[in-house]
Amino acid sequence: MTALRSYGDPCGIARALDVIGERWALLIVRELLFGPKRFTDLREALTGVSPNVVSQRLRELVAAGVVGRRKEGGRVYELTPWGLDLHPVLVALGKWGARSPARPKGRLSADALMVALESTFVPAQAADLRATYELRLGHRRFSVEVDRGAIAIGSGAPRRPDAVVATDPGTLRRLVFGDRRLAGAPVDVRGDSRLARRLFRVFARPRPAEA
Amino acid sequence: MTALRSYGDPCGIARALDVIGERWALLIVRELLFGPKRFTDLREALTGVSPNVVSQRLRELVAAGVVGRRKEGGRVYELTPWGLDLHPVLVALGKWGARSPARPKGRLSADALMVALESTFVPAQAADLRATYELRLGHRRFSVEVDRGAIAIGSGAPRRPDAVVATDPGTLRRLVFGDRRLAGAPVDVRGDSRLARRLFRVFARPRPAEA
DNA sequence: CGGTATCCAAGCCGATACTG
DNA sequence: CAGTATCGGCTTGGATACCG
Repeated sequence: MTALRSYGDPCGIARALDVIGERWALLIVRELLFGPKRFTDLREALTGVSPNVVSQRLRELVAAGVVGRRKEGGRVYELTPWGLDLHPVLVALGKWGARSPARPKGRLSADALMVALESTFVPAQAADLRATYELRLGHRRFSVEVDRGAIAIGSGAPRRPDAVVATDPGTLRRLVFGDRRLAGAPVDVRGDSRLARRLFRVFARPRPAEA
Repeated sequence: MTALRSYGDPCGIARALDVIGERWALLIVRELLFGPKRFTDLREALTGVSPNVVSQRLRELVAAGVVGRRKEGGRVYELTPWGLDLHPVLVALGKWGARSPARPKGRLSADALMVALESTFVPAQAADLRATYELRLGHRRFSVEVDRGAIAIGSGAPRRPDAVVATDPGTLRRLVFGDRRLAGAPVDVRGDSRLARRLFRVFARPRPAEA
């Protein structure tokens, strides 16, 4: 029952930080960007966080109007419209952070990877591409629509994907940001595999800012 | 000599937070957006922060490559190119935070106000406006250039401003976001006062997200 | 001016245990 | 499944005092 501490600063940035500046808060928001999740899903996506802390952050975010709770076969948490407006902010922040010289090793959550794709999408590299993809990462399904310079990622499988890529976040990450060879990778590609390979090239590998 | 704690998450957002997620860090960046500052300037702009914390944050930000230190008649801190790339992120975050239902009362720093202007600028409301302003807030000088749908704010006075507005941050804030009457306000307007008044109308008053 | 030293309180981590 | 309760240990933040 902690009263959340405020900067007491009327600036918009400070007020934003009053709401989403506490530790783990923004990562919880990240995990909710593409759809509702349960408490347990959040816990396992955010490795190393105590249930205690998740619980408190959720309470604060709900109180602030960023997150809502619903009952849908158990409780689920989801972003409010205002919370959803953090999406572009997180994409921009992720784009900036991807250039950090520090590179922690660890697992990437499926949702974090999706934000990373949005952050690194290069419109010019997709100027002549128009395709719909289904990404399967574990039990999660995402739709990725590339439409000549624009990208839209949503949760849930698209109706008629041109290609389906099934793998795990780590492998997809490598295929997009690292070594792009498909051979031998634990990936299952169906549909138009040329288009699938094309997808891996519309994202830029972030270049670290020089120290 | 604290090793900064990391989320240990390779996601760009988490890596960004590793660098600028600690308390006060982003507000220090905000204060440096429009130019270098001294330790003491930072202390007084950020009301309620201990010198202790400013010192530690600066050390961390310097170590991370966000801030640089120079000697220029005393030490000054300034954003590195990478740090400067946080500018659009902060503008977006400020835009979001300005809609928070919570409204702390307190003083607005001059730099915070400048970011607020950028955050709330409405291109459509300036479609037919082209003017250069000088804003004087205490001893600080800023240039504001509005060029038909675009705004650019810089520190330091412009060469040939169309209008000069001298006041304090609180008053300017009211003139822009609140009651726009000039009468009786502690403001000194010189040059084209019609253009000056016009400036107050190219920004939107943020509407709070419904709780 | 530009910080460091010290101390205290609060918060987070991590584990574990427990409940509706 | 979805959390709350509690506890120890440690880390941070906040306040004040102080020093080159």
